Amino acid sequence: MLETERHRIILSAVQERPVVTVADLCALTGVSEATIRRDIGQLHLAKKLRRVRGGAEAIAPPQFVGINARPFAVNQTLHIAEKRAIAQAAVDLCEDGDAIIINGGTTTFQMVHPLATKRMQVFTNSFPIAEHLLKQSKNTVLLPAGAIYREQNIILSPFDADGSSHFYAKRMFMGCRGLGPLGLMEGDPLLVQAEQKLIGQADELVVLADSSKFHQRSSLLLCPLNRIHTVITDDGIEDRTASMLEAADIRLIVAEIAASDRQKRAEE
Amino acid sequence: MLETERHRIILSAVQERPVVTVADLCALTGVSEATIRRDIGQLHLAKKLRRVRGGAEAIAPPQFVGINARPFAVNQTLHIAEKRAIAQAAVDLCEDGDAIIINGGTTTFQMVHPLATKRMQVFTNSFPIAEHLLKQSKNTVLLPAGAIYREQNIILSPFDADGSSHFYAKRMFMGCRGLGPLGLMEGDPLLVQAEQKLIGQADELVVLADSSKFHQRSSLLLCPLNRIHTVITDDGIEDRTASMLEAADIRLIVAEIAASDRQKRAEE
DNA sequence: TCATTTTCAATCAAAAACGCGCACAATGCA
DNA sequence: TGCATTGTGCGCGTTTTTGATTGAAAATGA
Repeated sequence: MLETERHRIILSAVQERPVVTVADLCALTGVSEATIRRDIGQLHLAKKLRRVRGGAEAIAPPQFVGINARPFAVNQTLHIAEKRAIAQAAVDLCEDGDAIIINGGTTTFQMVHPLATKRMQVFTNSFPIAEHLLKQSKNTVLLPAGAIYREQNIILSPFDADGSSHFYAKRMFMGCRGLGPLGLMEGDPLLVQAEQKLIGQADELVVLADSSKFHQRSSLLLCPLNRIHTVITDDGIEDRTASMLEAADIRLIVAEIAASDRQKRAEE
Repeated sequence: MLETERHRIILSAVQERPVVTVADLCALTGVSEATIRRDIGQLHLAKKLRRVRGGAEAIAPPQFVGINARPFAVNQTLHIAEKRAIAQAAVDLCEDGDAIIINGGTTTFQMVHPLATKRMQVFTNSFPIAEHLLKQSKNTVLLPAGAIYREQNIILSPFDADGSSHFYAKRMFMGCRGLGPLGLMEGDPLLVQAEQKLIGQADELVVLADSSKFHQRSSLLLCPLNRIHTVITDDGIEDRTASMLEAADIRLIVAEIAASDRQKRAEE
């Protein structure tokens, strides 16, 4: 058993399980405890894992920081004022009783707050959105089948056939990574899959994109512009971008940022 | 039991309820009160929870207000010691990597704590179970499609075709309203629907039923006894009931109630 | 208020985990 | 082949953790 081989096994085991004991690793590699301890020591110094008494654990256990804190804490604060205003404008399009689809994302997540007082039928592939609406509102919440992907925080079925096929809605709301002349772009292949399953289940496709999104580019083209019916953005949008959207026959809604949020935007 | 493993379980338990007692955590982890106190002290210093007299509480006061005053809460405390022991025994049947199905219910919910340190594939129609496992463990979590029913706290599709058809598991764990010579009985038609969708997706059907369930009757018969492979219960089970189960060729597992929890049972 | 019960903190002994040194085997290099 | 280097396992003393005990402190109830 080579040293690097062991290291690979140890790292693999640590990733898989929340914790591994020294004895576990002995059994797994067939070497003595002393060697395992030495290995753990090395890997600890190399910051590949955290050494704990009795064994080792993965560095930065996800449940204590990432997911649990706030959904997508990183992106959450970026352009928050714009996102909030855009989300508000999006919810303003709806009324009680409507059936809508909300695709997961940090922008669309902001819709949960204005939705708290509504009573609608909300289909979403976002676990945090579902959780929030369930706890904080009286909306009917519907989910697609699938596995919960922790990083993206969405529910996605590995099977094409599964999913949302029975749910049709008046509108589908989605965010994106970028929005350009070519169409809607997304950064994560998983998100592309999730979104493509949902597009077509609604009469109207509404894209929520703060004005910074018009300068973002990505390699994954989700759909062309003409699939989009409505874009909601903030007043940072440039005239030529607005022209481009109008040329594609897209309804453009420019959301007013709440006065109390203006300072926040300035701070960024 | 590794220290970090304990910490995980403690945090898991603290999330679920507003407060957990030292005795609760003893029962859950199988260590002494002194150790639990030390652990709580550490986690308190690390600001992972708040130490209170008699136990610990979550650091972030639960945000859910009136709405999610879960119907769970009522049943949650009933026969809690038995349920916990039974759930522990259920999880003991599993090992990392297994694919299992967990049907929603208060008994099965208790499985989340021992599951906190596992790494399995868990398919569940229970939103609270999914939520907890997502936040507190590294298990893969899979969901069926459907609407979230608030009262029962489960996800159920109004369409027969939808659902879990692609997920097969080694074992399915479920609770019930009652268990008698006729078979498995449930109290809520919605639960019957949900459970019938899942039965048959697993090699082995494991029923978690504390001994009080053997005296419950209900009008809704879910399935006959011969569909059940294993029953896990507590030592309150009567001999003639045990005989009945064995006559039906059911494996019977009697879970040991943790010593520190015995008093609780006496109180009820 | 006081007695009783419950919970907590301190202490200590046993057990487990750890680190160190050394011997030995394996490997690489001249 | 001879030699150096590295990796590995074992023994033993040290450190850490754990559970039981005991007395103090806090809560409870009359």
